[in-house]
Amino acid sequence: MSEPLVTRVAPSPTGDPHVGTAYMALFCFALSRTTGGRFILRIEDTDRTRYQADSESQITESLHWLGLDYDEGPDVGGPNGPYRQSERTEIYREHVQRLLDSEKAYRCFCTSERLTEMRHAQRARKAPPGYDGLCRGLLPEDIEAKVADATPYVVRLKVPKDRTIGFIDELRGKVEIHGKEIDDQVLMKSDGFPTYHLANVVDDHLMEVNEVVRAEEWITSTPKHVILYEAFGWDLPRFRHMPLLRNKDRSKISKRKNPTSLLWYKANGYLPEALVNFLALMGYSGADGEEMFSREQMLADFDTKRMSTSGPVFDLEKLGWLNGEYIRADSEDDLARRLLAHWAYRTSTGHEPDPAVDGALYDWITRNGGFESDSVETLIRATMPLVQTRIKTLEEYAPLTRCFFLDDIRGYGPEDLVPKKRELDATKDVLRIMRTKLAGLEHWTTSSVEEALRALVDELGWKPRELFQAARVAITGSKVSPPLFESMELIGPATCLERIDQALDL
RNA sequence: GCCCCUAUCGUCCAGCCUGGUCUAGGACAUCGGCCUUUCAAGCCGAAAACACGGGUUCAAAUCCCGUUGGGGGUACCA
Repeated sequence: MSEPLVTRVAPSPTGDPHVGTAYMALFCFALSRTTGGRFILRIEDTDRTRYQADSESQITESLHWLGLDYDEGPDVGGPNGPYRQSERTEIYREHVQRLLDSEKAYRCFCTSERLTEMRHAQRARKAPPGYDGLCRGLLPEDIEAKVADATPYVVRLKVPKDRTIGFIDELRGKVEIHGKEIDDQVLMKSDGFPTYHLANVVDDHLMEVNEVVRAEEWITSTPKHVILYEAFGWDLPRFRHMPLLRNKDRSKISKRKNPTSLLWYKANGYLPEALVNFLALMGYSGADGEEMFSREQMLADFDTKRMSTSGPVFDLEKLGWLNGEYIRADSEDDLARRLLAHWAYRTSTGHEPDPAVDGALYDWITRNGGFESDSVETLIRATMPLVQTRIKTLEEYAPLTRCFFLDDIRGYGPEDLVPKKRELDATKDVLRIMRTKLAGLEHWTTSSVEEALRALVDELGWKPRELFQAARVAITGSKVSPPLFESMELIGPATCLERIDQALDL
């Protein structure tokens, strides 16, 4: 086992919490946990223009939801805080000054207009784009003068253009890029905020991060960071660039082509265990080829040798299957409680029930005392055996079980009620006989109902599927439903008979 | 364009480091069958891949080179 690894996940609060953040967090978590190190959450909120106020709490909430608990972070504290970059501006300012003093960086007074113009010109003559270094050679007195009259400026990194800068990527091996390919990166913007490159390096060092885990898209900027570490005289951390999650067309995963918000997965009834498991499967393989494993099982035999480098396509279909597996693996009690908690969460986040989908369920819960009510839990619990193998997400429960919660199931037509090659009148005759028979039942249980209906099959000469279709539609309102006899027991004799009467009125 | 990363079934992973055991294994999805009151679940089965070209070697999915494809980067975004 290696030294204790200190890792960090460093999302920007610029929108919904991203599935890529969870992906990085998972591997940071595994790396630090299995080496006895620490895992840090740092909020990189240096881009004031894209900042969104509620984003940070959504990130922390989502990470906790997934069980990817960090040891240090803005909401849990830690020895090397603050963990929000916007609260560390003074630290960056000092470090920039150090770079300026040691001439590893320089002030650049170029306006954005000039830079745009410069790029146009470069493109026009097919030259590689990049800062042309105009301010790199500014005389000290010129700089002083401009500073004195408050000309806005940025601070740029003085990149050595005469040598190769390299680093060892833990996943990919040696990576080298020549200095002339590297732009004189802006380290501090004219608004006084640092850019990612500066803040990231300074914070990683100050927070004692010794293994930088991040997405592949950062590989080409890593040499800039190497230069910074060298300029400060700091030891290099290890770098591990994870593959990028991809859309179906293999481009970097984006919200236009995939649900990327962790909030979306929660709202749509995915289980955190399933999401984490699925993310782990992206670029990682279990020890024995096992596909279903918990966080704990993953940690138990975690091995960086089984991490791969090529960008996996994010396949919602497979996530759905895994989610179904987890739903089926749950105990019926746990699943019932999960559902209730899910609907309570949905309600608390302003979910508007759809009458055609889940309106009946929410109405019924409200009428019966709400999410906390025992009678609600009891009935939900009673439906578990009927639905557990039939839903892949928590959200699929409501549309599947409308017949239990709806007052009036009418809305189907004869084309549903009447089996192929049978007539409406004949079907009604059958239903009438069925009604009489059911009404005479002494006990109303799954088996007594089944016995009665099966006897009818023999008596009337209808095929089982024909007779059960008519009964199913009459009682549940749909040709597709949970198992008929169990459903009838739950719905109860009074309602069942009433619904048969309604079918007879068709 | 330039730089960097990458390449096994449609998709996710094994196998590659340490060449032979690979007529390439598992999973999702697909298709077929069984079970069956619908739909699922479950069980059984089928189809489906080593990007291409050169080397090295008795032997290459595995090692080397090149090509091609895919991705990323090339901002006072992260």
